[in-house]
Amino acid sequence: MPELPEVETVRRGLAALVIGKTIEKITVSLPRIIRTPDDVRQFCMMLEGYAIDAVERRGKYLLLSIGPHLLVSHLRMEGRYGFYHREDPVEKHTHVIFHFTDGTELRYKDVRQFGTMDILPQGRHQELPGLATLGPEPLDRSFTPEVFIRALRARRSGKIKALLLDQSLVAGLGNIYVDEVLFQSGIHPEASGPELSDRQIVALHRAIVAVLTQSVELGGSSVKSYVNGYGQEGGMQHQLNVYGREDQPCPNCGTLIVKTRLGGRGTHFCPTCQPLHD
DNA sequence: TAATGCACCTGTGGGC
DNA sequence: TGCCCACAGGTGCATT
Repeated sequence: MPELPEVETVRRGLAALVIGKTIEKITVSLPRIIRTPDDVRQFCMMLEGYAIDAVERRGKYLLLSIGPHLLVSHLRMEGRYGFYHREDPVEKHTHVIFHFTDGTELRYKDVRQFGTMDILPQGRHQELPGLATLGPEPLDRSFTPEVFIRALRARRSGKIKALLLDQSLVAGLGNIYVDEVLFQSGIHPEASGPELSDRQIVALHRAIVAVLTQSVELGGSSVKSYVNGYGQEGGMQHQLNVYGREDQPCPNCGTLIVKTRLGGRGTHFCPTCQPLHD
């Protein structure tokens, strides 16, 4: 499940592999992936003949600068990019292929078909609703404890787990890393976000930056199907303290990790290290 | 206005 | 062995 570290790892891989390559042709075998423009033929025509100039990231979105256009790609649950040569067999669940003029190909695979691609004019990414409302980048210098305290206090209510999953509060966190940062900061997932103390929010801020930084350095977590542009797994899954560790001892105190459902999401925490009330 | 529930999807694993 | 069902979860939309 690609979250910020996984998308950043994909971005770095793609930047090294496809920048400067010219798109000769695009094959779309699952039109549902293409959201805008409506017409898949138009999508292809808008990008064919142009080179990929840059690969950037905002939250969990990949932003590819292609001529006058910005291709916005969201991997959702299991989307992945792979770099191939023309003669390589096309694997199952490959939905979009960017054929380059040098015989190489960038292929988009997505078993669950949840991923999306949108084309926007360069510099007008605010026209895509999900992108326009993103909160601050957690690994940017501008994301300070003070900024985070203000943003959290501005919410009138809400459990902290749900708030951290809200991309307009802070961009890039998903279910796995939310569970991890709450564990690291000793906060119960059902605690009220706006009612956290300054000390708790500062601890949470520190945990968000630390966990995401470590995960980016390790190439993300391969909890299910995630691999980077080279087909390699990340290393962060070996560092997870609570996610996927139901009924296993907490690394801090030995209490068994509990799994519940919160807001429809599997939620893992240590009931001793993360008490609901101090 | 905010919280909640559901749909979108397919592979996997457990139970029978 | 095969079938059925629950589950996994990011996002957008509908409902409460």
